[in-house]
Amino acid sequence: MGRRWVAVTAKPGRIFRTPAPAAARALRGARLEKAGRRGKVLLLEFDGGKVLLVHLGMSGQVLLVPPAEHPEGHVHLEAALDDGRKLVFRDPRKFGFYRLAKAGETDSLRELAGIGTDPTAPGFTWEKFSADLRARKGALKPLLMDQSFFGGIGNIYSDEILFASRLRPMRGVETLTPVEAKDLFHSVRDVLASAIGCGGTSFDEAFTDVYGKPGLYGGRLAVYGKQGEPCGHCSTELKLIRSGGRSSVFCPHCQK
DNA sequence: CGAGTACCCTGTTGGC
DNA sequence: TGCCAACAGGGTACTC
Repeated sequence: MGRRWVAVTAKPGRIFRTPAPAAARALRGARLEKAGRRGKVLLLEFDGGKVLLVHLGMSGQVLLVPPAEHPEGHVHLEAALDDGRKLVFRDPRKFGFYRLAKAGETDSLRELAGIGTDPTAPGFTWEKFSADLRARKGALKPLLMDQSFFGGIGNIYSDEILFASRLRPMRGVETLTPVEAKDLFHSVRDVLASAIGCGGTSFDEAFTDVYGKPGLYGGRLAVYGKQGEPCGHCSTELKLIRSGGRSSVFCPHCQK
């Protein structure tokens, strides 16, 4: 934070939603003043009213490394900092994106339009959650992953949240009792807080913080990726279902 | 309009 | 052992 980007290179490609060369030119000499987030989108705010939007997709990574280090493969953006270090943005599968915007226009960008309440922010209250729930219908799983419902939850944590609240992925929102709804609310907060506290979930060396350190939540996953294994609570075999091209794992005994 | 599906992309994994 | 198909994932665009 507060570092100036003294040299910037951006590799043109589909992943850049604004022309890469222009973005690199605009960011050269800019000072990073604030790093924020809206849902899964990172917002890097620079002096001069420039904002860089970064979505890491599923394989995106940002690394802070010494200048002599050259992380391998699929580097899309690289910035030399005025303290001698280097920021490297990678994304092998290119499901993410980069966009350079002006500070004033971020609210009108389609990348940020309709991203719901952040479930880790103070604005995420029981009152808000229960009101939002009542306005929806359909299965819980796609709802949790719907970025307009709340921003930032993907496949891993939606499965874990549903297990923690003992609700099945395909359970209809409109069938929840008040007690179940409240359970769900607390599970959203608890699961996310504990996952963030662990530094997230790392499947391999690509899921790390900027220093290359992996997250430790993987060891605490209850259901995600564990189809066929016994449930940690009741030993029933965990089942996998597929819906809308996305997989969900749940315990047929614990989750109703 | 809602639900379902194909596509984008590439590294990893499982089956033959 | 080696090759190739299948799969994973978020978001969008499309069809039924």
